[in-house]
Amino acid sequence: MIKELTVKQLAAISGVTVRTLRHYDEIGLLKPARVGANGYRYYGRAELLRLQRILFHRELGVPLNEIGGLLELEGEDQVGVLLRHRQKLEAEGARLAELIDTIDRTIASINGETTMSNADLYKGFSTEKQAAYEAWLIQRHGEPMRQDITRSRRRLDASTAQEQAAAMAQLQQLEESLAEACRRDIDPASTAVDELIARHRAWVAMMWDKPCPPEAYTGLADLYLSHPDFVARYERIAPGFAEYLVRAMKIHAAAAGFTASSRLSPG
Amino acid sequence: MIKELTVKQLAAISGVTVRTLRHYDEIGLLKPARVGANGYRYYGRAELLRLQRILFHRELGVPLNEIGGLLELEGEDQVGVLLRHRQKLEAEGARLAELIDTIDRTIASINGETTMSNADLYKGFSTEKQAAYEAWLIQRHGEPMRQDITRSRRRLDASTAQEQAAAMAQLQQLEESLAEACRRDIDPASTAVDELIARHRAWVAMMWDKPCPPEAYTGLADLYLSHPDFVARYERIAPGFAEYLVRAMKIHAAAAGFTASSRLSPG
DNA sequence: TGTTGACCCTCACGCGGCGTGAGGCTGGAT
DNA sequence: ATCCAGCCTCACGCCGCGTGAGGGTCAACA
Repeated sequence: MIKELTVKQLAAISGVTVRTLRHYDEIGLLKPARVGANGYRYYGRAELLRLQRILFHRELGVPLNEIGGLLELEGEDQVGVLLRHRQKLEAEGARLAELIDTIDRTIASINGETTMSNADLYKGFSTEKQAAYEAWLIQRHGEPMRQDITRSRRRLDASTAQEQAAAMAQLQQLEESLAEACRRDIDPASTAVDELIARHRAWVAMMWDKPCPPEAYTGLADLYLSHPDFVARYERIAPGFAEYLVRAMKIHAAAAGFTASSRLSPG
Repeated sequence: MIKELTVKQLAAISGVTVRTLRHYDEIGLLKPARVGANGYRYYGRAELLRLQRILFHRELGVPLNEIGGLLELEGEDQVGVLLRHRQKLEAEGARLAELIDTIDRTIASINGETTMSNADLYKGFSTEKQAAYEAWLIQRHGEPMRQDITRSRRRLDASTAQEQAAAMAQLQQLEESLAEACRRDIDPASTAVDELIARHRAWVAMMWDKPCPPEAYTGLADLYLSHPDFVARYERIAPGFAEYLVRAMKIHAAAAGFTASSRLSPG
């Protein structure tokens, strides 16, 4: 009924470019109904329909090489594919929401600048509580720790809001990754988790502006466990996450302590 | 304080690959603090901080070549950039939500198959209303239209649920694009709008399984305007969209009629 | 002292989904 | 006969790296 369509015509009514049609021909996704002796491509109704289904899936973000197979599938399978794809889209949506959240917090941090920087860095904990944590750390680790804290503070106030925001975003990402590992019940002694923990330790070291030796890291883990605020914060991210995190931190510290001492005094 | 870092070390604590660091060096986004006589890259604290800010923006989806400039900006500008980026993310999120919606409707359509196909194709209008529209069309266009409708129906029932879903998705996209043009108050006689309308006409032609001559297209526009259901449907998409769409359709039909007749009888 | 083995380097191609020419036919209207 | 629009086939470019190949370097252990 509908006459033959040239590339340009098909492109016009389907909203893609001519190049796209040629590309789809190249990769075998959409072949013309007929190719003239002059090499011209001619498309019919069937091709238009197929193209529309292709564009449907492309819109959903399915890679072209998968679309080919998809179009052959029927009924149940199709639904399965769509459902799986739906999940991907939802995950992507959740990620976007998180990013937007991050931006909002960053902007707030930039606006609040000096007044918020410290409070923000301890992530919503009140200043009195901060003092309490610092007192605890000093009591446990002695006078040198007091100096470290003072130094860290000074550096913190000197750093720009953007640097702080970036650092915080990093921490959050790390925590989220670790929480995911926790939810999936991945062994905290596994290499994957250990790598994340190593990054966490490096983050802490950067905050302190000095290396974070295994003992100090273990101490930090203890701090997390012994203060309900921290526990609550981590439990809010995922149930059981506080214990999981602490366990992973201690496992890592133990391994790091071993390799460090074995390096210093072999045997 | 924190000693120099090799590529691998920086990669480990920042969570990127070594290749990525080299790439950032190549494109001048993150240069090492120092390059040894042996060609080794060494990074310091400043580079770690810069890298974290880079990764922060990368996470947000900012292309690398823009990040370079971004890092130089300060205060207000930064906020502006972040806000603009926030908008992009929100738009992307809205798009994802739409896609998910499309999938849901597609699945519903596949599951409902024969029972839903017809009703679905007229997009939620009841069967009685459909009959009314068809009666209206027949009354206006005479007996041939009845045959067209019957034929169209038969073909419709024969087509697969996926084809129908794809066609519907296409229609929705077109309508959304046109609605956006309406919101932005773009001249319905402009080429951009005309291209969209041309695709709309092609879509209609595909549905009818026969060409849609300008007069028929004008008739369809009249149908849209004279039935409150259509008007309501379009007004729900965007205020003033019903009139806008009809106007664009008639402008297109007039132009198409002219070129068609001028082709048939020149002068 | 030499030998591992883990690291480091520089090319350089590949991917996905086309955009964007260059350079050259073809087809229909004048 | 001439024009121009439309068709064709290469073939390189983009982005953000992954993934080798092929070869130097460094620290630790025998």
